[in-house]
Amino acid sequence: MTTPLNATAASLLGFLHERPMTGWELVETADARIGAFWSLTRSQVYRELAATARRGLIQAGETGPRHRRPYSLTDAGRAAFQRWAETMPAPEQIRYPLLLAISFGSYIPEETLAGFVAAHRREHHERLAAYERALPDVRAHGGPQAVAVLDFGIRYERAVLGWFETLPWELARQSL
Amino acid sequence: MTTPLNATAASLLGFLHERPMTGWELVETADARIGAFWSLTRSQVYRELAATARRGLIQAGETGPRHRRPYSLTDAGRAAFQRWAETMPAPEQIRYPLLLAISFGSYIPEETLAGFVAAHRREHHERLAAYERALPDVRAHGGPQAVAVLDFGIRYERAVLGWFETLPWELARQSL
DNA sequence: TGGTACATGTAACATGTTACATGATTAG
DNA sequence: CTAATCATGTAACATGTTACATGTACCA
Repeated sequence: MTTPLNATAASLLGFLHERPMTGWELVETADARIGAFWSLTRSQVYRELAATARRGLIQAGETGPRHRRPYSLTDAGRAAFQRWAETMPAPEQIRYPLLLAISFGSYIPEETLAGFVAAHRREHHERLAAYERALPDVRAHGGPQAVAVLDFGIRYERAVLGWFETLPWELARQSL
Repeated sequence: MTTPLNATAASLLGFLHERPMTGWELVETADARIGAFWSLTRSQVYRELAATARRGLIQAGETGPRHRRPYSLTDAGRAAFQRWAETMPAPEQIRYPLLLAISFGSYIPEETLAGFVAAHRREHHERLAAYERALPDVRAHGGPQAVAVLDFGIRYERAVLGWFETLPWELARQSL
């Protein structure tokens, strides 16, 4: 029995359904399309690509200019992806160090915490704005899946910003 | 220059501000109080405890019944925690495999995806209910920090549930 | 000709997961 | 007396991060 794909490898195979891509392109694509909820680093991609090729799920094409090495999906890769697609996705994992800081807030100076909150709030504000700017284009050129996923991001950011609003002023004095 | 604490070690030191605790108690406490946004496993806790003790940030007390080995914070540990508390928390990380499945939804059967969505929706529904049940008690006996953090969870779960509501039935099998 | 973006990869390390191994105490 | 819960730990492995090393092609 072949070991099942991990989600990271599956995401690479997912993108390769569209067309053969190089490691570089996969990093860019993944960052743009799933980076908000499934990040991967360059190192990881090249390592996973090598491992996945060794398993015969993808195969490298000819090296092009600038050492471009496009990988394409094999039939075995398509089948492995399908097996991944049949298994219930694990629950989401959230790691939010700011919430850790707030949890231990009684041991942290108020102004320090307020500064953290202010910085994070700004960041989320920007992310929401970026998502909203992207929406028309995704609606026009992306599939319903891309729209749904972007909508998740927008709702998430709005929820977080709404939460920031309600933080007791001792926790969040500075404004936007 | 001593290497700075990682957030996991910091969380253990955070709890040890309250009272000395054993690894077991730390796992339980962390799971209950920060588990929703900062999970840690038993293995990690025992390993981190050993490493943190080696650095002199905590120290083991006498082994009690059932091999209980309570750790308490040292002055160095308190100082290390304070240094951690001064550094800007990193942005949150979200890993949501369901969104991955939806992203690649055009290669996944509609009923399969619908099943995933239904299961996850149920799960989030339960989590929201649990958080809401916990709220009165936290308001009564927890600090404003605990309330803020629980409120984050509630708002997050509501946002996710709201998003589930808007997912189109046809969510799958459009392009390809 | 010099800087920037493209492009691939490795090494070392840090963090997180799963399985295994062992035993003590308590409640029924 | 026996099952559940409490309790600690290690080993092996998987995943994720950071720093390093190398070189190409384009364009201003």
